[in-house]
Amino acid sequence: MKQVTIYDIAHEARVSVATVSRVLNNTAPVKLATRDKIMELIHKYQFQPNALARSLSKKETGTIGVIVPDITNPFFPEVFSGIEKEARDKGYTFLLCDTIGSYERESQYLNILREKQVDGILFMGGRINLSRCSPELAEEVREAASRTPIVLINGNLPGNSLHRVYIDETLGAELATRHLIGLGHREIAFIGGHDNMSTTAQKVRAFKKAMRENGLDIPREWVLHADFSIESGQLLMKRLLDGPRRPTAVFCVNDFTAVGAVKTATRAGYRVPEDISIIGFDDIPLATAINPELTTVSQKMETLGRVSVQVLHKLIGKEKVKKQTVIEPELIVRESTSAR
Amino acid sequence: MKQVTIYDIAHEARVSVATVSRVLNNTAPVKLATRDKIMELIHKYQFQPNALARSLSKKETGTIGVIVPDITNPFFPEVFSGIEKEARDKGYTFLLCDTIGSYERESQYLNILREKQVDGILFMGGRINLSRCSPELAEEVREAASRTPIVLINGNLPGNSLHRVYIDETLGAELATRHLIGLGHREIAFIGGHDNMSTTAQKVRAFKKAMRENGLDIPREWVLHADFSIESGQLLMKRLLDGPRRPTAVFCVNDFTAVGAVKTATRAGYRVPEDISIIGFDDIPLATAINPELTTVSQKMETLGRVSVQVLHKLIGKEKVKKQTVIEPELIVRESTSAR
DNA sequence: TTGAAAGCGCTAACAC
DNA sequence: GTGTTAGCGCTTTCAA
Repeated sequence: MKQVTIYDIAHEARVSVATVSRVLNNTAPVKLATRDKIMELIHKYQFQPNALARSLSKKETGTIGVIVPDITNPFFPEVFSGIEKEARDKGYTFLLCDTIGSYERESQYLNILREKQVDGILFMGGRINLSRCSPELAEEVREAASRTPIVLINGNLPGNSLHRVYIDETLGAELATRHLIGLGHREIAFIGGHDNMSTTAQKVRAFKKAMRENGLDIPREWVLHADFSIESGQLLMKRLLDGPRRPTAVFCVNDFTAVGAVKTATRAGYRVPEDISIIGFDDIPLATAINPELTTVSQKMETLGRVSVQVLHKLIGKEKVKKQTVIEPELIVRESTSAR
Repeated sequence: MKQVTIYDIAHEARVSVATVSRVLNNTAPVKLATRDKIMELIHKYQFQPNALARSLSKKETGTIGVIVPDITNPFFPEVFSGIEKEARDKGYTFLLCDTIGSYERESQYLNILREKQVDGILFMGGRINLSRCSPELAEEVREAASRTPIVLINGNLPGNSLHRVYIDETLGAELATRHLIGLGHREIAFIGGHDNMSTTAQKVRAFKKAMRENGLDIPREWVLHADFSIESGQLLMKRLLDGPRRPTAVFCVNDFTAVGAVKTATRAGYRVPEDISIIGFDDIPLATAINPELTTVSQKMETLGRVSVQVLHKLIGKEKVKKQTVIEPELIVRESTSAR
């Protein structure tokens, strides 16, 4: 079935393609009679304009590239959902690029998105979460940003030159720590994450600071890293429980780790929170799925997604936007923490 | 910064655009010297061809539309991950369309994907999961499929005319039911799902059949529906526990429901599986996150995604493919079920 | 209000 | 091996 084009419509309506284009986009007044005629044919042939041709000529595609490190991690679908909700009415669609945490893939996708002429890019994960990103990797993104608008979500690059919207993780970590301290805990551990990633480093720094401000000490062996997985939470919690001294509360780098920690603690015969309090970070849906429900710090993923789109949209429209947009995290007290 | 085009390269290399195009796609031999010269310029200007122009002319975009009902439901990211893995080397990228369960959105996206000239569509959720899909909705998809290749994932439409790949849910439900019966359970309930959705109906049918074959009876009030959420699992489990008779095992329509059921049962003071066995369906990551780990039936989401891409890819290449591809589910025994 | 025609950037006959 | 040129399907001046 041959694709019907604007020419076919124009021909049959005995007008020029320009006129058809005008009714398609109502970009100029068209006499009612001819407009009706054209509309009729459009319906008759179920005509739909070829977006490629249109984009080629208009130099805008109405599509946004979304780069994520792992769509399987519930954090990202939540953000994506916010993105979707905010951007749909603005007429955008999304090229979803899962880099599975590979910097090389990130580079590839940056190129592909450029070739596909996306109007903008939302970048999450990977290199922008590194404490010290290599100059080459950073430059690559900056270069890309010089051609197409990019906003970094929950990340940054040396030089601070790019637009970004992020959660104040320092504040979040303070909230969490103070919550535990307020509950009477004095022996608090921190587990999970990679210490070469900024998200981990920031939390640890804020955690230590809050502890220090309250005159509390943290033994070296109570700050344990691995990664961000459930397994990592299990592993690290086990190490904590096997140690000579046992903390009364544990601050986990994210909810995954916290879930693992709860699992291990429970299985080892400890009651959460009676014997040990556990707090997570993110507030993914999983947090309320388990028993006990997780006390955590909400990253407001949906808001994060929405705001990112707002910023990107302005960037695309060449409006002025401030480089940084900070979103306030929120402490969500549920069942996995209690008074000492 | 003006976009550099194939013309700019050709001009500076003192060759024609055709030659540049040839080295870009190596679609014909080019003298080494001139090829080198061109390559040099390509690097010098960081030239990347405009995919819109290319697609417009070649009539293929290398992009696949993926329609999902809710990316926030872990089932779909898992499938998407499989899709990604399989399709990346084939050179595809993905337009992810979240319909948030609205048929209208499905229609809109079908149109958008057509306008954007995607090479193919992977359709999940919504209307294709209905027991009785309205003729209009079905026709719309069929119509779309007549223009661009579509494969339905885990769903169907009246007429069976479209290509689809799906899990054998009947077999899955049999596996689950037999597992419980084999454990000595005779009083088994089924909870969750919508009874106007084929995925629910199929499971219930297979469940009843397996029970009957073993001479087991199912009281009317032990087949309870609501939806597919955790909350629904909680609600329905509560109803079960509040009833005059209590089943010793519960077959849940999916893992979400099962997680809710476990939560409610545990909180009501019952031990899972000692007091009551609970089995889920899907095997999403959440299944191993909770305590006890969920016995379930794996939908092999990654395989589902991969195979769907294989089928779609062949369709796109105009190869013959059989209309139906069935994937065998697998019983995953973990901790939430035990002998009566 | 409408039409003619020049792009948009690339591919692919076809000719040399 | 390489160049010319006619598309691909739509938008957008510029004239009328």
